[in-house]
Order: sequence, then structure tokens, then C-alpha cells
Amino acid sequence: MATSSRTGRLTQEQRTAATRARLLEATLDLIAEKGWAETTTQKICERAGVSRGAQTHHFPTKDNLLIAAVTEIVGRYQKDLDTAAADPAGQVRRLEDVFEFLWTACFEGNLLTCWMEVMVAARTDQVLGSMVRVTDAKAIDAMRAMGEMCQVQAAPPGASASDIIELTVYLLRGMVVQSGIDPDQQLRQRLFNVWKSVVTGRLT
Amino acid sequence: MATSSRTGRLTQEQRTAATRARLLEATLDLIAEKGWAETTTQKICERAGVSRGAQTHHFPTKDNLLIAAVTEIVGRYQKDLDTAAADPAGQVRRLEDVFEFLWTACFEGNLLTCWMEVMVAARTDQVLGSMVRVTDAKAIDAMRAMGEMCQVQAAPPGASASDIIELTVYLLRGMVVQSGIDPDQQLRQRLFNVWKSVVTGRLT
DNA sequence: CAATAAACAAACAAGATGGTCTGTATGTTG
DNA sequence: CAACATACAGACCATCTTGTTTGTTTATTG
Repeated sequence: MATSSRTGRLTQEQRTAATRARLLEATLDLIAEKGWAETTTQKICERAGVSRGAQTHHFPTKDNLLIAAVTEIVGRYQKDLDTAAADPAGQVRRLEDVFEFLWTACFEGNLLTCWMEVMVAARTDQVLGSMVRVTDAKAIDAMRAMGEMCQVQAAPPGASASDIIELTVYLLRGMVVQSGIDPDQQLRQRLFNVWKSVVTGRLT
Repeated sequence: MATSSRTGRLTQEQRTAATRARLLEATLDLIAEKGWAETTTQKICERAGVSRGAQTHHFPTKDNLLIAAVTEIVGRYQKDLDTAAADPAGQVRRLEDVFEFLWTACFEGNLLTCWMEVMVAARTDQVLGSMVRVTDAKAIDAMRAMGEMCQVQAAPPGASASDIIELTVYLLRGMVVQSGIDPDQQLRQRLFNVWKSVVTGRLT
């Protein structure tokens, strides 16, 4: 319990937190910029301004570091989800608002770009796969729950608002991958508007 | 022009075609099984039963081989597209049939799984990116053209059948990525049916 | 059949990557 | 202040990956 705030020195805890944060931030940046496969420990250390010895001290193996990075991605996205879900506390929500949230969460920043890299890598990576499976299921459940709060009546029997939400999630994920090679975001915005009008026209 | 079919020997042309085909097949298998990043020249040669010398003879660099593999993927998918497009020659097509084709083309075999690996890798790879950009645009155009052959009237102004098709493509691509970590294909089938009923209920 | 070219095999070289190891600096605690 | 634990720095090593090179086999052609 030594803050030592008046001196220029740092607590061990502070130093640990700082270097870990720098490593994770560099890892996320590299995944977004160079892709999952090109994200090596050396490049991470270089970008984070951390020696390789320090990295191996905090994260003994590369898996440790990458798992922590994926946890960080999930945590940030989950945080967005939580705030959005708690926004109109207990009240009824408009489906339109949910669409708007999903769109913004997909294309602001590079979080979803990182997540698509992780999902694709998880397909052929055991440890990553089991991790992504559970966290992704949780995220989709949370988003479906947002749909159930909407007062809409689905026209086709068996189609719920939650289903529409989940479909929208897959659509947006496909669009995020597309945005990696096609810069025409206006086209996607227009198509998403079509999607919204088609879906909302069918629900009441 | 020596066929030499009666002897046990092979023409140079035949040998070339055979080894190239084996290498490409092994490459596609590895991309589907291990992912883009784990697809190394050594593993390709090992799986193809081809020496590394032979590989470097036919494909001097790894890029050459991978580009040829991507071309093979695109070619096979384009072939599916062409046969499907030419099926009801010049006639009007049902939107339902197009949906069915898109679904089948996505989940039969592992072609689309490979394609998603390529698309994600293309985001951070210059040469791959320019290649994927043009071929993907062509494929989407071809699929949009199938939508334009459907005699449907879009209810929301500005929404064409082609737009619905393109939205469906992105939706299915998101689902393909999901299928890499979530084996519940029945869920996706059910959701896709929801999407279809939403659309067909909205179009006439 | 002889000469030439192509297909093929395998060893080698250069660089990158991830993990281990040894040593040093900094903070913590009795 | 002394003993100890943690954070950090950098060298080292085994492995893997890609590309080159050298030599051998097989097919083609005059």
C-alpha cells in the first residue's frame, strides 16, 4: 500500500499495469493493422516500447499474450453492450435504435475488425476456438436480449425480433469483412438502410 | 504432339498438369483445414506428395502458388455461378431459387470457407487485396444480375431485388465465418428461412 | 540415337520466430 | 539499511520458413 505519489517513482503494481496495458494496446493495434498472423511478439514489443524480456515476464508465452488481448477486445465490446442495454432502464426500446447501435458498434474504431480476425483464426486454433465459442455466444445472447425488449410483433410465425437481431449481426459481420477490401462505406450504409426498411416493414 | 498413351509414360504437359493440380488441391485443402497463415510451402508439398524442388519449379515463389490457388477458388465458384445463371436460359427466375443457390454454394464443400480466409488475409496483403477486390466485385455483380432477372417489385422505394441479393451475400458470409466456430447449422438454416420469409413477404 | 530442354530431387543459406537463460535495476519489507 | 522479490534488458538457441543452387531423371526433337 505504497502510493509514493509525491516521488517520481512508481509502485510495482503501477509499473505492471502500465506495461501490460502498453503490450495489449500494441497487440490490438497490430491485429488491426497487420492481421492476426503478422502479429508477432517481436513486433508487439517494438511497438509497445517494451523489451522482449519484460514481455516474457508478464506473458510467458505468446498464447498468454494473445489470449489476454482477445479478452481485452471482448471486454471492450461487452462494455459497449452493457451501456447500450442499460440505457433505457427497463423501458421498451425501439428496434430502430438497436439497429443503429449495432451499426455504430461495428464500424466505429477497429474493434470489430480485430474480432473478425480472431473469429477466422479461431476456426483452426483449438484454445482460441473454445474461448471464442463461449464469449461469442454470450455476446449474441446479449444482443438478442436487446431485441426482446422491443415491442414488435413478427409477421411470419416463428420469427422473433431476436432472430432479426441475430440475422443483422451476421449481416454486419459480413459487411465488416467486406470493408477490409472495399472502401465504399456509402454502399454499405445504403444497403443497410434497405435492410432496415425491409425488416421493419415486416414487423409492426 | 506425343500422346504416348499406350506406353506407361506421360507427356511433359501431362506431368506438369498433374503436379500443378496436386499442388493446388493440397493448397486448398490446407487453407480449409489449417487456415491461411498455417499454409506453408513445406506442408503443401508434403500433402501433395511433391518434392520442394518440383514445387519451386512450377511456382518459383510462394506468392505464385497462393495466387494460383486463389485463382482456382475463384474459378470454381465462378463456374458454379455461370451454370446457375445460365440454367433457365433467358427466362424469368424465382427469387426463392436464387436464395437456395446462394445458400447451397456457401455451405456445400469448403470453397466459401477458403474464400473467407482469403478475404480476411487480403485486408492486410497488398497483392492479394488488389486481386480479391476485382474478382469479388465481379462475383457480386454476377449475383446481383441473378436478382435482376427475378420479376419482383420492391416495396420500399430504392430497394431493388439486386440489393436484396447483395445483402443476402453478406449475411451468408457472416454465417460462414460463424460456422467456423459454431457447429449448429440448424440454427443458421432456421434463421435463413426467417430472412427468406421476411423478404418474400415484403416483395411481390 | 544424340542433343537439348523440362521435370524433379535434395541440400544449402538467410532470415524470422518463440522460448529460455543470465544478469541488472527497481521496488518492497522486516 | 539489509534481504528479498519483482520488473526489466538483452543475449542465446532450436525450429521453421522461404528461396537458391546443384545435380539427376525424364521427355522431346532433330
